[in-house]
Amino acid sequence: MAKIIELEPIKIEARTLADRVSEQIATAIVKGELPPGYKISEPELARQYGISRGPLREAIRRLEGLRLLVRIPHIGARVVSLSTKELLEIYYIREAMEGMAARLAAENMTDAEIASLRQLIEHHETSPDLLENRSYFQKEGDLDFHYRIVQGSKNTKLIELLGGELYHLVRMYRYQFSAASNRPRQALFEHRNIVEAIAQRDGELAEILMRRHVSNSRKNVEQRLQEQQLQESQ
Amino acid sequence: MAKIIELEPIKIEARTLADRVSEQIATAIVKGELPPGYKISEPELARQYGISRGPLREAIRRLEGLRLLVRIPHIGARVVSLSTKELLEIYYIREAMEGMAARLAAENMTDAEIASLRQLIEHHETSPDLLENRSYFQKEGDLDFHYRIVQGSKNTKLIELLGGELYHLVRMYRYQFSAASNRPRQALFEHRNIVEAIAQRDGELAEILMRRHVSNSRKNVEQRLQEQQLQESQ
DNA sequence: GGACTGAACATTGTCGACAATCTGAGAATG
DNA sequence: CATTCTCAGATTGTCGACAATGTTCAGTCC
Repeated sequence: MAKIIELEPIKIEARTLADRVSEQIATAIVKGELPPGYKISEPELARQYGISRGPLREAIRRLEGLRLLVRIPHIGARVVSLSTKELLEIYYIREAMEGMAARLAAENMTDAEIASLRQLIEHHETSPDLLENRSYFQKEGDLDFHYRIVQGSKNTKLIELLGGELYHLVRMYRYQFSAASNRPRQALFEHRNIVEAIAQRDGELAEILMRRHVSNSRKNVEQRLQEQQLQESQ
Repeated sequence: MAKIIELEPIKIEARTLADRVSEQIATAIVKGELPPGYKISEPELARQYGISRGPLREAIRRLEGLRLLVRIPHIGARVVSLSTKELLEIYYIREAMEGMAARLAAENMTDAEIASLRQLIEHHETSPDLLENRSYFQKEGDLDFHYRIVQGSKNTKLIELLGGELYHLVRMYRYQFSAASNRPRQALFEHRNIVEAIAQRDGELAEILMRRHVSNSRKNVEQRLQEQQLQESQ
């Protein structure tokens, strides 16, 4: 009998300085440690991370490609600053892409994945502190749900796009405005329905429900932004 | 009365070596001059463009962010090689995003833009060599149409995503497989209908028609790929 | 003959120095 | 007093050299 060789997982450790630093900077941006509009000082950041400017500049170029930094030649790089307009624009994109993700997930998720997803929802529903203390659901639970459906689409390009730059921006916004759903019951209800549509392998319905869900989130944010503006102008 | 100052357009000329080279490499990749899977040799490319490895490496990092290159630490960068699976994945993403673009275009395009778009279609329809010699329509006319609708959405993030990395990949594929629509009449007809829906400001219909249009293209490509595979296996 | 070893070579990663450009404070000018 | 000019300081852009890692291929051993 042939002996089964357990392959070493590809050693991810062997990464270059630029790779590690670009990742660190990305998290720092998402968490707001590097606030939007912040001017990147190459010498300072290089000193801070203990590397030279070479790899740091490569990291900056990469983050520029991921649209987390905006660079102007001979002037410098700044952390992107999302206008509310752009924030809402992202919701429209998510509506389209996550809708498609839900449709594909209904076709391609395994039964085990669906079961696990159901479990996640049930966990959310029965978690005692949930409906009062909304922090977990707001911060990560919601993202977790969406992330799993995107993964379930099995469309690698879609996963890259949504899981990469777009979600960076969404998460950045959440930290930045410390704003998340103030309608957790409703959102949870919508999540449940989406999962059921997927479980029934009804891609068309799953897409419609997901689009409504994202659209509702957008309207919610839109409304809160308006209220905020009103308050500020007083 | 305050005098209106016409601002100089920001001088794009003042770009850095890395910026220019990354753009040149991007075009080279899209046009197939750097074929998929091609191993990037830093010394050779640097010599070729007459720059040192520093800026070149920055350019590589940027292209990595735009997903035109795949890099493995300590080994090197290669031009992305689209599998047919990934090609079809991109069609699903386009179906969702361009559908949304059409919906938004119906809401946001100016009358002038719509008129111009109509003119484009009419030009395609009446162009004498069109239906026989399909090259123009295949190569640029179709892209032009889609590009204008994406622009018409007025959603800058959507424009960035579709106009940037995604279209690079699509155009790359067209050069690569030298494959374009072999159903120009049908495609043109669908274009016409989409424009009319936009002209009537019927976003919902525009979205449906655009989604069908992209979906039909996908099915067409899918079928041709199958035929090609059959032929090769003989 | 085929598989392993290891040393030479080539390539990628990192660094520090220098050149080009921008910024801002203060002097000169009206 | 406001505006423009100038120049020094700081920052970004570029380069060439060196270190670290991968690759290749001749030589050796089984």
